[in-house]
Amino acid sequence: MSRVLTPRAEDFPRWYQDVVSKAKLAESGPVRGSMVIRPAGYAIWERMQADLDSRIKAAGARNAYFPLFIPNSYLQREAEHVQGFSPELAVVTLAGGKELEEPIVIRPTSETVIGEYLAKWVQSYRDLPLLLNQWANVVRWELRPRIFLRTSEFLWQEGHTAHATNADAQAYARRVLHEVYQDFMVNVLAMPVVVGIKTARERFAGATATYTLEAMMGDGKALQMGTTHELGQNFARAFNIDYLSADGKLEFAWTTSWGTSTRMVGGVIMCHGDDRGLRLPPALAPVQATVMVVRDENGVALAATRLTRDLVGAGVRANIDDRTDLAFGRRVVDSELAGVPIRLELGPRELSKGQVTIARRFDASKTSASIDAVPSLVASALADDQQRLFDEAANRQVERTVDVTTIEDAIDASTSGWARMAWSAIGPGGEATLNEHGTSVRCLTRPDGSLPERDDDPHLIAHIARAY
RNA sequence: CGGGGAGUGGCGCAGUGGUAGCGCACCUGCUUUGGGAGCAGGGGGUCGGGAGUUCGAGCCUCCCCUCCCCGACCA
Repeated sequence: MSRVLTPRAEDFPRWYQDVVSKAKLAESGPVRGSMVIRPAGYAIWERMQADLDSRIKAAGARNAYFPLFIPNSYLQREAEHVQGFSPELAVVTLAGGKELEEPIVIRPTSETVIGEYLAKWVQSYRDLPLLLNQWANVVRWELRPRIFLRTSEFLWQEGHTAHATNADAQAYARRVLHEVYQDFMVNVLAMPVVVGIKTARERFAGATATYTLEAMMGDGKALQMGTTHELGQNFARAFNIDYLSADGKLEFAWTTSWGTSTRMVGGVIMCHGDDRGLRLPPALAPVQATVMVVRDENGVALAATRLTRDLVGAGVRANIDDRTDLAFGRRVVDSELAGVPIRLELGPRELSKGQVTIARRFDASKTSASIDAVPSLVASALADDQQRLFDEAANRQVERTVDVTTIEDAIDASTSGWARMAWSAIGPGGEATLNEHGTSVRCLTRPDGSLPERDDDPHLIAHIARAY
């Protein structure tokens, strides 16, 4: 048997590439940094979209769509914003066979266009809060692309809201952070995240505060899974998003923005994958259980079809693999690569005893069960493995995080995991030193792990790691 | 942009001047089918591009292009 994947311990980035390729999730596009998402990968993204979308709507935001093309002048209006994004902009200067009078920027994010329209739509305090979200593609020219993690074009959701007060805006940015993002990552992706505030250096260009959710990958590096921003009145002033308050005064609104992207697909792979391939958390998996016809003899295929129907009836996302012209081992390996949580093997051997073999992707365990009991057993196994994936990731994060007191120790620790250190002992100077050594302050939290109000609160803990 | 590599079937690679090959993948047939099946047959390549040296260039020389890896930005 030839080797399917490069083992993680041998070369983690290579393993990641192998999984993406062998599981047919995606491949690179013709233009450097671009990505073709294949059906298996897109199905995962669609599941993410569906779950997040309902959470976003539950938080009161409504979907809309704004243009891909942004007038260059819009970008220029917010000084920090344009400075932060200009190195990675793609700009259209030629269209319709003519040189354009004003270049058009391909959106790297939509604060500016949306700001322009928020200004039109917000007149009165009665119009606030105005809560919008859009599902879109954005372009940020990347020097070092990595499939799903950093591509020049990626898919995401970006929320944009306007509020009457700073307190309301801050509360909303934090609400999305916890109720939408953290809840989704923990309960659907089975990924523990450190939720904190970014340092000034890492803050979004144009924001007054940036919050982040950081997850540890299988190699101990960190991945930013999502962010929310308080934009203060920066964009409101730049785009004239103002309104008449209840007492008749003209006030600038307070805005927020927040996003998660196809990067999360890469995060799931690198968080949960093992040397056999992907391990999808059941709550996310497009296919939760595959009924595998081992050999079609004595009515096995018919029994498998019935079982699949029963599973679907029991609310399990199940399908059947009756490709008996392919070797058994081939099909097993494919299913494992794809990360299907449960494989139900049904062949003449099982059928004669009225049984099914339940194989779990989580730990490769196999058990037998009677066919009638399978739907309920599968339901509980899925819930069980969802929890076990989370626990495994959480344990890794705890085991590979160390408390340190010097910059040197932090740099050392971040070669294999994360470090925690008093922010007051690092400061902007120490942060620069960390960056010079390929590592960074991912975020700041309170000592008990809770989210601080501001990045200059006293006694903050810095979470230090190498990042993707 | 600085440093280091590589361009040869779909993918991964070998090929030091003399008829372009190997593994995987693909197609056909037969035999198989409980952890990437076996045998037989078969299709597919302007060897990154251009110029040069030579009787003869995948290989040598020059120019150009592209890609990958390591550093400075980022969801």
